[in-house]
Amino acid sequence: MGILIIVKEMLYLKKYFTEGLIQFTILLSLIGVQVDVDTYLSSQLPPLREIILGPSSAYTQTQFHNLRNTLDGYGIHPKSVDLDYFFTSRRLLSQVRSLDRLRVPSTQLDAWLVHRDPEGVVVSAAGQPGPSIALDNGSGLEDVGNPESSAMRGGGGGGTVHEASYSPDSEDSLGAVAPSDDQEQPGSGNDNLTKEDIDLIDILWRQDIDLGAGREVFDYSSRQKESETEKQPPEEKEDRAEREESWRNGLNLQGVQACTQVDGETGENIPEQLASLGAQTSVSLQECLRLLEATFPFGEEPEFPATVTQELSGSSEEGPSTSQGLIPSPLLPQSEPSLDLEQQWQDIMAIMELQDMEVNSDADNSFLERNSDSSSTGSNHSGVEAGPMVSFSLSGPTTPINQDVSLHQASLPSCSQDLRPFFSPDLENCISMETPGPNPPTLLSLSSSNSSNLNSTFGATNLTGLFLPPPLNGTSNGTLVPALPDPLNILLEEAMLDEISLLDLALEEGFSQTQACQLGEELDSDSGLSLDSGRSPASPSSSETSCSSASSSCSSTSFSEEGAMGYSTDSEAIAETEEGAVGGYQPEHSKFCRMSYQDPSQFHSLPQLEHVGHNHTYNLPLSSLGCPEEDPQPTSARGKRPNRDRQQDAKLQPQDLLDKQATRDERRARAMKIPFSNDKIVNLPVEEFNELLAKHRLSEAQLALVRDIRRRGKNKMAAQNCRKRKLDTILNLEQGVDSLRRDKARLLKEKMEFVRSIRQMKQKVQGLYRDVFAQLRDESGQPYSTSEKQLLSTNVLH
DNA sequence: CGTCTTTGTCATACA
DNA sequence: AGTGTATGACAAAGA
Repeated sequence: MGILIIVKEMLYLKKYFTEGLIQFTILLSLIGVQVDVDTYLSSQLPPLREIILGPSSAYTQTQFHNLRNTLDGYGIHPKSVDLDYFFTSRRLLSQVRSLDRLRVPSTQLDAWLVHRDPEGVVVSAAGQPGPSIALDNGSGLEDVGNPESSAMRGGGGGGTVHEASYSPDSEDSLGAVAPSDDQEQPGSGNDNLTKEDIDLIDILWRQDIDLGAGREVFDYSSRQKESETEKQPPEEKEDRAEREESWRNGLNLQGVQACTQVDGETGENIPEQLASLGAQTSVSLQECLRLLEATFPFGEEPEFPATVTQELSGSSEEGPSTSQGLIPSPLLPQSEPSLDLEQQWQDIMAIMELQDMEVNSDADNSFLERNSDSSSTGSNHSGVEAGPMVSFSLSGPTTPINQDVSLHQASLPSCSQDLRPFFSPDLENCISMETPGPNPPTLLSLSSSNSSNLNSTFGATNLTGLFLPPPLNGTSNGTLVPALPDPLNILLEEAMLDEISLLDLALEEGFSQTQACQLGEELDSDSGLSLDSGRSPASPSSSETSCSSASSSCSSTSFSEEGAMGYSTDSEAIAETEEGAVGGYQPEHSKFCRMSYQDPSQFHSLPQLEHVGHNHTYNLPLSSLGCPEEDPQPTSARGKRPNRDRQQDAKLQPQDLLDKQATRDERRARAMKIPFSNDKIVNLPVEEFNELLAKHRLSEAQLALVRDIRRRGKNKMAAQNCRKRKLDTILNLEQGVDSLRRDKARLLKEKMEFVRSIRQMKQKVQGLYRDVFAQLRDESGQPYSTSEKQLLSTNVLH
């Protein structure tokens, strides 16, 4: 089936990933959420692959201009300057995309069976270890892959796990309890999240990993997986358990640990919850899965956010999961020491947000507290507390949960510890009353215990980090400290919000700038290169034409030369006017003229560029005068002269003034008695230029000078263009940065929204679980006790 | 007087 | 090979 295929496809991605995904998918399917694995794989695979396997290509250069385009792409080299931002953006973007696939289905629970295991083994249907919730992808995956993580509880090995396994085999087998090697019990616990969620989480985390997260995680998971598949020997189990424990301790993520059991037949470590599912349940998970699959074929693309949001909007905002996030996720980033700090931070922020949200919702929280009290094992509570007790009315048709579920054969694990956390007070109450779960089908309220289960389930997904607060997870590991204390979380969240707000501000502020820049750039978009080149030739030509005629007549006048100077002073202007060679050229406007010369319109809009708009007036005067060469004045002086000096210059002899104002080349040309203007020299096309030279019989020295003047003149323009381009580039980069920042802010907001939606979904699922459990009956038709329900829920969720 | 900016120029590489 | 362009570096002029 699809699952099998998926599994195969994803092998190279890392087993843990596959397992986790599959497990989630299955759980989701059970819940009624449609998961589109194919879409996921196709769309997300590349990125995931790259993340996991490493970037396929690294660019040595950061292509700033392409950053935006490549945001969703993967072309930027990890070491590029903007990596930080890039990855963040990309990650967020991926998240958003992933969420798109989420879809809130009409929830349907066909069958859940839990059966009390005579041996006291806890059997969980889809289990999520109440406790074990993967915090980060890597870890989550690991957890999935590693049953040991759940091993903490040592439940009896007897329980057989039934997972609706993703394994191909499982498909065919209906209720069969037979444990398959493929079963990924541990992970299954986390399946409550929709595949989308999982995807999202995975993506995010993988990106984190990409950013620097150690590969160890992956390796670890893979190793575990291998060991699992191989039916690890008991010793290995222990080893793994130890490793895992150490790992969790280090990370504090363990929050959710699945109780692992050893499969009696295979000897595999199986999460207790999962293990419990099994054999004895009247309805096997596999069967349920099959039914679900039939009902919800994979491949359909779920529409997520909108739907979910809408559906959920109606539902109560879940009970605040107690201190913690809803779901402790095994996948939490923290699990990986090497994870990128930024990602962790962001994730933490997200988590914090969730927590806050949860905190706000008080309604169902009471639950958790009660549960914690009831729980025999404090360690387990974390999960309970975390779980948001929310009752939500499922959208639309009441959630179709089969109330017929026969619990006869559900085996309840003996792990009382775990149970408590999972059962919500409500459930407990119900149980104590021994009344069949009277929960209205439509309204499903999950007990805190359920929440914990859910949490664990969700935890499997990468989202867990977002949803679950660390504290919840500590099923067996009460000692483990929640990775993020609430205060810290709050701070983090605030920081995140601040960041967002700042970003927004930046956006708005930057926006004007950016827009201005863009506008300016757009205006002179072609200016980059063409601006000067295009313009200068054209405008000069006009001047030249006018001048050329004059030049011939004026050639004798020494004055004309002055006017030729690129930066004519007032005196020059006067002189020119006197001569009439320059016509309307006004020295006073020299500055203005310089700017206008290049078509000021191109720069006016862009203040930053204004200074760039140098005008190469050096030709202008010449052309205007048309008769440069006349006097061989000393060329010592620099071409330009300040306006201040102009008045003084005006007092000077005209020639002196002209010389002072003339550019070096102009002076040289005059000195050499070049018969035409520098403007012509510089701007005439090669052919015309050659003709001009041919027309005037020039000496070698004159020819050399003319060629140098032409070369320098062109180079000057080139330099100006070059500078302008540089400036444009800088401006573009700035604009790009602003744009990226805006995108980041937007994505962060979206992320927050998605997280909320996911949380709501989770709550919904919890409600479903609770409802189902409430209706469970043992062989004698009696409702299960709270503890039993907790166990069941734990197992199932796991 | 020192610093920064602007501009021109040179040298060099490339097309 | 000649021409034009691009660009880093340098220096002069000016603010």
